[in-house]
Amino acid sequence: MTRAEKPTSRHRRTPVVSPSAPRELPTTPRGIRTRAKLVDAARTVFERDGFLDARLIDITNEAGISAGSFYTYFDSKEEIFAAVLASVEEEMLHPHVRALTAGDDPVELIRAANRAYLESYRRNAAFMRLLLQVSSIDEEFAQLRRRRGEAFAQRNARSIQDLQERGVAKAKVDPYRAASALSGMVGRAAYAAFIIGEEWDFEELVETLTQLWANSLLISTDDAT
Amino acid sequence: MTRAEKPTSRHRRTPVVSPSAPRELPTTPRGIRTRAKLVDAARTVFERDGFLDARLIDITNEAGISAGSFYTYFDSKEEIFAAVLASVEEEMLHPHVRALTAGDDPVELIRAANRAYLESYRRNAAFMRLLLQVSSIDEEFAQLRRRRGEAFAQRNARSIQDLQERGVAKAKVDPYRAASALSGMVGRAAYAAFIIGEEWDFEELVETLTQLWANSLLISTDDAT
Amino acid sequence: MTRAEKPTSRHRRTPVVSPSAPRELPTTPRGIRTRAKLVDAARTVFERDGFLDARLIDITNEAGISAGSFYTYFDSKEEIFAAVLASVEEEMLHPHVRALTAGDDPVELIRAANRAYLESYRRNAAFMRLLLQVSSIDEEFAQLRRRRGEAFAQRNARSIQDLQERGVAKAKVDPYRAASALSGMVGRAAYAAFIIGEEWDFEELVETLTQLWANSLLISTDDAT
Amino acid sequence: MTRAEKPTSRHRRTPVVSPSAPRELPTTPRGIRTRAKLVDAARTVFERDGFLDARLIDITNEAGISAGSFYTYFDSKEEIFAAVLASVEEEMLHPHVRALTAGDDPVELIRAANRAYLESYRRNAAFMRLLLQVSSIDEEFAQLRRRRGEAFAQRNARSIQDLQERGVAKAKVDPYRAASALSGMVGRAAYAAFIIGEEWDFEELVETLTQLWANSLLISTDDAT
DNA sequence: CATGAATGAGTGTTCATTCAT
DNA sequence: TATGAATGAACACTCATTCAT
Repeated sequence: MTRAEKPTSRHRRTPVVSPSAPRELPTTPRGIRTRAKLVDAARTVFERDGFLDARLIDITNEAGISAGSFYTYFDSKEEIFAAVLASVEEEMLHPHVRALTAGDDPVELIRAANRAYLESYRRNAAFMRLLLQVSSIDEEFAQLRRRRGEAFAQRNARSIQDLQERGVAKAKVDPYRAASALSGMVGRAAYAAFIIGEEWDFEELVETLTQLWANSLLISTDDAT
Repeated sequence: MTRAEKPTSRHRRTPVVSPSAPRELPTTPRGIRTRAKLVDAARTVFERDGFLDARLIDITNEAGISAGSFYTYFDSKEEIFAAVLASVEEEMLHPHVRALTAGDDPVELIRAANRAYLESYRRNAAFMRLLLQVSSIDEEFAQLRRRRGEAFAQRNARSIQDLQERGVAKAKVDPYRAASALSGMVGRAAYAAFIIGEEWDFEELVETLTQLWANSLLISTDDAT
Repeated sequence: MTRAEKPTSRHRRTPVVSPSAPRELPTTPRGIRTRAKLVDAARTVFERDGFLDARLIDITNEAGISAGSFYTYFDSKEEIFAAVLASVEEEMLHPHVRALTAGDDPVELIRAANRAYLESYRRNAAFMRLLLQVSSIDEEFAQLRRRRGEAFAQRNARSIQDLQERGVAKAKVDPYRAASALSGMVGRAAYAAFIIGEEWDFEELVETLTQLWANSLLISTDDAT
Repeated sequence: MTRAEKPTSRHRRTPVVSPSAPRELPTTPRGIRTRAKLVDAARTVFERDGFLDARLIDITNEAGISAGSFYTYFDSKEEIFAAVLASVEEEMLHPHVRALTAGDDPVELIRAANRAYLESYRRNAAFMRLLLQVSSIDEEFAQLRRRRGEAFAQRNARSIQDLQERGVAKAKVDPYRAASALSGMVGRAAYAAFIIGEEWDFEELVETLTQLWANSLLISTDDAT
């Protein structure tokens, strides 16, 4: 069911930043089912209307349950958004961590990582836009995003350090700093391509980012120029 | 003179993505003064409270005028935000376009550009955070941001193409694509450093980005590694 | 950036029923001119937008004068409406009181009176609608309308009485009561035809009303059936 | 319950001339009860204060419910007025269509019809004044009124035609036109007597209108003069 | 007399949240 | 657990009216 008119004014109540005590999950099968319906509905509505324009009643309608029942499972819009976030993360991580086929070719490794990231971003573009919006609105989620970005950069930093130590990457940059900047480059490019709508051919996007990434670390390969 | 529009329907309306016909500026000295007070106050309040939490009455209080007077100059929060944006742009562009002192050294040019960008971002971090928030909320401002980003990338693209043609940059990347990605890298890094609060030493930030940028284009310099 | 149309709401002030002390007219030529411009503009705007939707600023804009100047001449919307009413009455009465050409034929007299009334109504339909609206809103004008109707009925009553005394009208009705009812019939028919938009051929309207009027008084004429 | 203070100004929203899709009625007993309370309260307040001066909060106070609950049942003042109108119509039509006792006497039939109409009007004078006001303000209700008037005239037209065909009414007028005009006469007289406050004895009103009506159709009766 | 910026009282409307059933 | 009617705080917005220039 689509809403007839979107409200224009975005009033927002500063969330009473409770230290997010995650509420215990329901135990009865019926309760589990209802909660799941709510989370699914919330994702649908959030992605369609944005966090601000989504009303709780839209979510309960979409879920096919009554308005009051919402509070049996969640205390606020923020809380159900966190639940959506958790469920999306499972989905984003689980099935697509296919073994990167590359052997030892470092550029191929970078390419595979970039492609995996970009594919995942593209697949979940609606949610990524939403996450961005919520992060710009809610400090709690912004911090979450920051921590996640740091963890990601940490992983990439190890990879870069490894290439440097093996003499494959000759650039004398701090591996953590470089990882942070390059990861940001890829993230921003994904944002530009899949959310802002800049025109990019997907393969060209992968190649450009991979080449810039490899070059910036001065990885010597015959074909990398 | 006929009344412009006959209201035909009620309820709140989705904001029109109209060709934003900016309302004519006031002509009398008093009007000019009041409008300026409003724009200043709006920037203060927006930066302090965020776009969403800012109430018009906060703005008019800050400006020291009555609530109703707001509508003499603006029709909505979005409209006064646009005015703030315009005034910030003047401020951001005008006084800081210092002649880049670098001579011919391409790396030095890149460094100077990055430094100028980052300094401006840091100086206006509160506003940049605000702009980001508004862009994630209001499609119109998102488009504005996109167009601006493209213009910026366009400029950088010409610079890259020049370096490629002169044989200074050896990377065989599409100059527009590379410019877009690298500009995004710098922008995202600024966001991480000045808004998200990632810990960066300013000079290290400039150096890291400059080096990655130069390397990625395979600009040969003795010290660029 | 501009919001779509806002619902227009109007204020209506319960008129502080001052016994309409008519303010003295301006004396300077300039003042006389300005006042006249205002009255003209008010009629235009009132007829176009209705009394309620007409804003004082619409009237002053239409007149090409500033908002504040309104109060040099009038104290309220009601007061300027009264001025419009007065000016319309002059116009309605003056030029069209053509000598009724009929000789002694009573039916012809009735027909001429009805035709004159209906023509005047048709010519001023927009204003009549307005007057009706204002009467339904403002008790003071409703009373005005009542008094005027009674005066009109009084005149017709004398005419009916005359016909009865001369034996031309045989109906034994109270002349004042009959005049009131029959005048009402003509007024209501004019309303239906020229305001509500019932389809009537003008001549047929005149004839129908005249015949019903004459018959109802049992005026014997050869052709009146 | 009386309002403590007369507000000085009110808001009015230009109504949507929409195909008035009536919102579905509540299903639960509680909902039905609350809606009925609102409609009753609205009638009370509208008749007391007029449509324009009635504030939604006056209605909800009168109904003894909270301001927000209004919107569970209606979207606007116009919409609840339509509901009041519907409920009044039921009341006006249902219980008072007493079998007209007259036998064959055509004048007696006309008298009975007029009396029924006038009694109903007098009984609901407050509401009729209100309906008139709303019609002069809201085009949608004006159209409604027009359609209703035409239906009424249609019925009377058949009656007149019947009298003409039977040779009882000798006037050679178009039955529909005559019905329209004569119905208007009665309606206007009711307005004058019960709303404007013209002094009429009720029986005299019935008799005058009946006699004029009968005469105008040239219905021959011994006592009709 | 004219100007037009400034004022501020006043109400409709939304929607998260509660609670009786 | 589920329901959905009821609540009420909160804010934007209008425009008649004033008044300093």
